[in-house]
Amino acid sequence: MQNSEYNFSKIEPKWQKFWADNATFKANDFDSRPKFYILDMFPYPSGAGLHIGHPEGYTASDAYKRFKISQGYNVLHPMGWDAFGLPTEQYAIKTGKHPKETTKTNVARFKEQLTKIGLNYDWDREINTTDPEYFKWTQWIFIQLFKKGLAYVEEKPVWFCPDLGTVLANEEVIQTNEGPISERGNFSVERRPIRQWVLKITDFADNLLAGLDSLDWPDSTKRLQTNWIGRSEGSRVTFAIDGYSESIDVFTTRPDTLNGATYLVLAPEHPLVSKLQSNEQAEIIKNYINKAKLKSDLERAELNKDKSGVPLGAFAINPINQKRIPIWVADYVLISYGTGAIMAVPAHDDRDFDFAKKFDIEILQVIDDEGSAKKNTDGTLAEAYTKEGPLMNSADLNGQDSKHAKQLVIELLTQMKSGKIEVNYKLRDWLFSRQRYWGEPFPVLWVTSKDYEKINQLFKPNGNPVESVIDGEIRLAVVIPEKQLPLKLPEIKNYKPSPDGQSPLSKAESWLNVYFNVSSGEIYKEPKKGAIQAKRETNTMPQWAGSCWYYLRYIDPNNSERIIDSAKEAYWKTPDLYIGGAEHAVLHLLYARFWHHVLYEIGVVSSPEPFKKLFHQGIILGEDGEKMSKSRGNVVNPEVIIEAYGADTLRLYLMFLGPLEAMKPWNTKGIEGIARFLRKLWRLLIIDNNATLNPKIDLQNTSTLDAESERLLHQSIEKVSKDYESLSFNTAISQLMILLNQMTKLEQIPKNAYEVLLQLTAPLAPHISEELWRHLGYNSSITEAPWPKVNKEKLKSDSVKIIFQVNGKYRGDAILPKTYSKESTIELAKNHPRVQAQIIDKKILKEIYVPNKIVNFVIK
RNA sequence: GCCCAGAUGGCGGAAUUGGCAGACGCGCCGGAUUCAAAAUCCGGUACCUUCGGGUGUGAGGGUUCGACCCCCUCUCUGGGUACCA
Repeated sequence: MQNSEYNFSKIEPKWQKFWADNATFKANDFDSRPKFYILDMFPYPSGAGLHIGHPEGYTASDAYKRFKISQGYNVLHPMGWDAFGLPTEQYAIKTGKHPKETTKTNVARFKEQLTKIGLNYDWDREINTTDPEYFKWTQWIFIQLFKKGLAYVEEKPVWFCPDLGTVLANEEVIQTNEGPISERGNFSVERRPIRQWVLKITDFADNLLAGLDSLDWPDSTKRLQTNWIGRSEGSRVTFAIDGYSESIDVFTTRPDTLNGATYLVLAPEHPLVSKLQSNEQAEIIKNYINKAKLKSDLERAELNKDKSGVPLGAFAINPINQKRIPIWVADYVLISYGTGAIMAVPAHDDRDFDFAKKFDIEILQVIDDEGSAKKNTDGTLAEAYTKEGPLMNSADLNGQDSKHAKQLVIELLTQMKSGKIEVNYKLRDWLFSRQRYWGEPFPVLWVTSKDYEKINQLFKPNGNPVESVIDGEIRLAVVIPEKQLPLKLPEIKNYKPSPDGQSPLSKAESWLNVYFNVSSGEIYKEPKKGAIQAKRETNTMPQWAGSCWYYLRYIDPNNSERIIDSAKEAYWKTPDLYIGGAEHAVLHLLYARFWHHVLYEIGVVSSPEPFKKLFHQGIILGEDGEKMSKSRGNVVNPEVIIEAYGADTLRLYLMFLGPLEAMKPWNTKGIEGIARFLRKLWRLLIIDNNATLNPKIDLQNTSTLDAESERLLHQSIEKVSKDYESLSFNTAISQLMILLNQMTKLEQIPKNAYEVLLQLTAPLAPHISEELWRHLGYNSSITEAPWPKVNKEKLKSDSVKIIFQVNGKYRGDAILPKTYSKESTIELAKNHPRVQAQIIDKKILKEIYVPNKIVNFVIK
C-alpha cells in the first residue's frame, strides 16, 4: 500500500459498528427537539438479495436523515420487511422448506447488505409483516373493517389452471391465439368463479379524491390516482320495456343526447338478458354469452376491438320521446361499471358509432356540430361527434346548449320518475383474498344461519350479515374475538393449493373445524356446551394488507395491548417524507390511504392522510440502458462495487448519476471520478500512513480565507443545504467537488473551513467523514455537530458581471461596481472592442438595459 | 387510442421570474512525475472556420431586444392505462 492511502475497507466496518454500538440513529419518543419522520418503502426480502435499485432510494433517505439530525431534528427513520408473498411460497412448494425459515434467512442477508452500505436504522423498531405480533394487528384492522360493514364476500372469476391445480394471477397468464395459457408449463387456463373477500374502498371514493388536494405529491401521481378513482357525474335513466313489467336502468354522462338513443345494450352478464330474449334468438344468445364468459374484462378490450353483439328481440321505450328502440346484448358493455347497461347514442359516442355501423342501426344526430364534424359526401356523420354543442332533433330542447340541456333532461326525468342525477366511479371494490398459504389468515369463522342468530352481536358486522356458500351450504361470517389474535397459520405439509382452487389451508382439517362459544367467542377443538360448530376461513390476505399500515407500527412497534399508543401517535404523527418507487403510485398508496381514512374514522390516528410528502426515486438501468434483469445479464451487484470502491463511493456515485427521480443508466467507468474525489478529500487532511496531518491545515484557526474562497465556502453551504433539502444530491455533489478543488489550491486552510467541507460531505459519505472528523480530534459522531450556517454577509459582493449583447448575442462582459450608473454602463459597453466591431457603421435602434444583468444593443 | 414524463457534446448530466448553453464528472488528447506501472498533478476538449467570425439544446413555426426555458404543430423514447358509457 502507498502512502496516505484512504483505506475504506478498514474504515467502513469500524464506523458501522460505532453507529450500532452508540445507537447514533435511535429515535426518541417525546424528545423535545422537533420530530421528523422519514419513511422508505420497505423491501420484500427476496432470495436474490439486494440489487442496485434498493440502495438508491435508501441512500437518499439515509443522507437526508443525517442531514436532518445535524439540523437538530429528532429523526425517526425505521426499516422493516414486507415478507409475505408468492416467491417464498413457491420456494416452499419446490423445496418443502417452511416459508418462515426462508424469510429468516433472507432478512438476515438483507440486513447485512444494508449495513454494509452504511444504511443504519433504529433496529429496535424493526418490523416484519409475517411476525404474528405484527399481523395480529393487520388482522385487528380487518376485524374493524368487518364490523364497520366494509368487508363482504363474493364469487369472482379468477384464472384457474386445472393441470397445475392452482389459481393464477393475471400476470401468470399468457394470451395466445389459441386462448389463454399458463406461464408455467403452457397449460390451458380458464376463468373460474371463486369465493373472495372484497373491501368496500368505493365507499371512500370521494374522501380519497378530496384528500389528494392537501398532499405534497408529484402531480403525475395525484393525477394517476384521480384517474384511477375515475369519478364521473351523469344520470341514471330508466327505460320501460315494451310488453314486460321490468325496466332497464342505464348510466350516462350525456343525458343531453337522450333523444339520439337509437338502441340499448345489456352486458352479457346482465340479469335481464335471459328474461328478454325471444325464442328464435335463444340459441344464438346462449352461444354468445358462453363465448363472452371465457374472456376477462381485459381480454374483451384487447382481443375484441371489433364489436360483436346479438339483438335480443325485445324493445325499450325512450322516456323522453316514447320512441321504441331495440335492445341488444354486446360484450363491449361491462357488467362491472354503472348498471351494466347503456343507452347507445351512435351519433355522439365512438363505440356506439362503430357498433351501429357494423349492424346497420340508425344514427341520429342530436348535437349540432356547426360544421366541425367529419362528414361523408351524403352529409351523414363519418365518425361520432363527441363534443358538446347546441341540441337538434330534440323537440323542445332544440337550440339549448349541452350543459344546460343536461340539467333540463335530469329535471324532466326526475319529475317523471324515470331517472335522476348519479355519480359513478371507475374504482372497484378491492379484491382482498388469495388462495394461498403464505399470508395473514382471516380471523373469520363460518357458521350456519340457524347458529348465527345465537351469536353475540360483538362478532357480527353492523348492517347486513356476510353470507356465502361454503361446501355447498349457505353460511354466515363472524369474526373471532380480538383477544384471540394473532390467528396463526397452521403447520401443513404441502403448500400447494387444492385441486379445486381452494387455499392450501382448506386441507388443514384440525385447524379448520372448531367449536365457537356463541357469547364469549372462545374457540374449542371439541364440542362443548354453548358452543356451535364453525369452519375457519381458508383464504389468506394479499401482500398489500401488511404494507397498508406498517408506517404506524414503527411508531410503537412492541405494543402488545394496542395497535399504537395515542400519545406516541400524537408525537410522531405520520411520515414527513415518504420515498419509494412510482410503481406503487396507485395500488399501495391508494389502499394505504383507504385504511388510514378508516383508522381516522375510528379514532386510531389523528389525521386522515398518511403520507403528506411523497417522492419517487427513479430506476437505475443497466449499462446497456435496458432494465436490469438476470436474463439480460446486466445486473449490477452493490456488494461487488463496495468491495472494489467502498460504500461511501457507491453512495456518492448512486446520487451523482443524475436526478434522484430520473431513470438513469449505470456506468461503472464513471465511478472513478467519485473515488478520486474521496481520495482527494482524505489526502487534504492526512498525508501519510502514520496519520500525519497536512501542515496546510491551520489547526489553530489563525489564518483566514481569501475573499473569493470565503465566498465560495458560504455559497457551498447555501447550495448544498438547499439541494439536500430538495433531494437534489447530484448538484450538491458537484458543488462539493468545486469547493474541494478550490481548497486543494490554497496554501493555508483554516481548520474551520475544512470542517465545513467535511460536514457538508458527511450525509452522503458518512464513513470517511466520521474518520476524518475523528482525526481532527472529535470523539462524537459528526452528525451530532450542528449543521454549518451561511453567513449572508460573506455572500455579498460589491461588483457584478454585466453581459454585453448585440442583437441578443453575447459579445463581451465587464465586472462593474453594483452602483455603476446606467449611462456609464451603456457607454462602457459601446466601447468594448467586440461590441464596437459589431455596431460600427450600424444604426442602434434600441438600447436594452437590465440593471446588474445585461446591456443589449438592437442594430439593423 | 387516451393520460403522463422526457429528448442538451463521445457519455452521465448542469443551467428557471426568459439574459454568457454545456457547471460537475466520465472518456479522450497533450504534458509532468516514474526504470516501469498504478496513483497523483498541470493544460486542452460542442461543431465549423478563411481565426474576423459563423452554427448549435429532437424537427418546424410563433411570441420577444433576447428562448434549452413561454405558445402552436409534429417526430421519437420511456412509463401508466385501456370499450368506464
